[in-house]
Amino acid sequence: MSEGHTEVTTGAPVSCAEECGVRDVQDRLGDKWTVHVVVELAPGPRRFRELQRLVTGISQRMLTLTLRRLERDGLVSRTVYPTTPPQVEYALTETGRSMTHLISRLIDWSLDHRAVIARSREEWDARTA
Amino acid sequence: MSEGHTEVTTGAPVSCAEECGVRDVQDRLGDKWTVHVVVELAPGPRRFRELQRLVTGISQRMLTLTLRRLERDGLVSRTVYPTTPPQVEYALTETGRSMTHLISRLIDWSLDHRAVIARSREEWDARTA
DNA sequence: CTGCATCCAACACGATACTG
DNA sequence: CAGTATCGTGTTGGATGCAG
Repeated sequence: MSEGHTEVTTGAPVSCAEECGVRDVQDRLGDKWTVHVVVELAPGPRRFRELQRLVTGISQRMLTLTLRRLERDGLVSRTVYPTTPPQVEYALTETGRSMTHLISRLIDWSLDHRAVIARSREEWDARTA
Repeated sequence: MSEGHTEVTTGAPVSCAEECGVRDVQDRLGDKWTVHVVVELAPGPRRFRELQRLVTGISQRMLTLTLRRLERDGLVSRTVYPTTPPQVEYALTETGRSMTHLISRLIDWSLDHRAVIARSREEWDARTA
């Protein structure tokens, strides 16, 4: 926790970004599937197979890994019902639900700027081609 | 835009997350340095060397790559002053500044939950060790 | 000072096969 | 159904050297 700066002059208050734990969140939000899984868990608890069907394209392996990481971070709870065949239910925890708000912002910003960004990329690519 | 769901019941409105462009933002926010660079650019324009000093640990290569990507997306502008030695100034564009708000949310959430998450990880690691 | 090119290690992810 | 184990691959990022 180096002292450094604590705010910026752009209207958006930004605290220390060096090693204050932002990386932790980035590691979750940055990977390929976490956001999608959380979105599918937002409406309510889901079973493993259910999730795999909802999150298009995810492999069994990656679904397992993603859920384990979320579980480890306390964002998702895992409940096993000792039936036959086994049945496991995943649900967002309190902390996990608070993340859906963040993800909403993320998606909103995406939607708001995707056109401008796409256009900028095209122009840049044309200019440098 | 597959039909699917359009909102969740958790209070946080989440639109389609499958392939509606969230990935684009994730690709920016997910990498190792973008967030840090944007934070350092938030207070005002910076030169290349300046940025490299401010963003602790970044290599010359990654700073260049990060800035190029941001430039391509129209989030950062690059101004060359034909002096000797050359001098290049980077600054956030309008769109880029709008992203600082998003990043603020990110950092806020990180700070708010880093303790709980860290604790959860320790417990999980101890439980599974 | 600014920036590109190259080599190289680490890791994320996908495909597949196998278990309780 | 709900996982685990293994292998192969692409990408990311760090180190280094060179150039305008």
